[in-house]
Amino acid sequence: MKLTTRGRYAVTAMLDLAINGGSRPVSLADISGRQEISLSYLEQLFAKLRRGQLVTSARGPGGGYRLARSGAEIYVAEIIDAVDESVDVTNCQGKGNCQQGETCLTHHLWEDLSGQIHDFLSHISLGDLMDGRGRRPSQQMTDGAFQTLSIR
Amino acid sequence: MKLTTRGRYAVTAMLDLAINGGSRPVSLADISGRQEISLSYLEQLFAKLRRGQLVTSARGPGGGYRLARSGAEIYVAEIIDAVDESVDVTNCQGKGNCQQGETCLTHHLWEDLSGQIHDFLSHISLGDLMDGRGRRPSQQMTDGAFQTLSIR
DNA sequence: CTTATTCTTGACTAAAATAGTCGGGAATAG
DNA sequence: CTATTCCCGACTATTTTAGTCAAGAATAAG
Repeated sequence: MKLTTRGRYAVTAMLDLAINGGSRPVSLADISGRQEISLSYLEQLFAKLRRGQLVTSARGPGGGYRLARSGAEIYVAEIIDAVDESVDVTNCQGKGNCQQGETCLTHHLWEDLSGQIHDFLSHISLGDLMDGRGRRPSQQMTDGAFQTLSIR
Repeated sequence: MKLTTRGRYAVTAMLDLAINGGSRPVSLADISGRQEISLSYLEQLFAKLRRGQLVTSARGPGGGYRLARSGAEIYVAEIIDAVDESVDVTNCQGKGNCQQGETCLTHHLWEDLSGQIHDFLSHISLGDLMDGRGRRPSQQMTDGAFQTLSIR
């Protein structure tokens, strides 16, 4: 998982959609105007969001995008995953050159770490953000979640 | 806060230092060999880590770098901050064009969100990683930490 | 003192990712 | 029909990341 400005753009746009989208779809031109993101760039992002089943689209006048589910059921992690896709798994894959198992060691470590952050963001929904809380109390990060975060 | 491969490089290198550095300093050439990171690139990273007071250096034969503190007192967030520095605060700063307070709204939202992740990584030390646990049980993320995560 | 080692610094380059542009389409409401 | 809006691919510019290179300063060891 990466945390970059693109993910921020996507979360921003989706939140705009959650706030401004009632029964009617919201056009990208509207989001572009409100959030000051280039229209063409939004088109690229929403192509990915649609592929990721996070939004549905309607063409023609009065058309635009809607959330595919309620905001309470769309999590920040999903949005970021949809637009940031591939976490590159650079080093020491097929190559057997991991001396003392160390190159792979730190690689796994980092994967676990980013997995924890992913879990964390998986508990924050658009609805939570609109309601003014980061996360539902019922979905709490437990110490158990950290068992896997270790050197292998 | 950004989470990129550069941060991963830095955490990897620091963990290598924590593991392989006893009483003697560890040379960048050694880390470069073990972790397969270009020496010159490591030099750039360690210049930042040194400015960030995370390592100390010793020149000459037998020289190298040491952790500035014990691994138990160096946190992942510090390492990433030291090498990834500036979080760009792009939109709607001095410009008063935040319609309905919304552009700033999502901006703050994202800042808060990355703040939470920062806090999270502030509780994981190199020592914790070496011991095979992500975080000390005593330093637990509480629900209270999420009070600030809201739309403003 | 000399030498090899290692950090220190700055400028430069290459490659990749990010952000944005452009032009042509296809669907559809009015 | 026509204007609106999504859709799609190719293209470009900018920034970031990763890596290179060269010169220099400190210092341990012979």
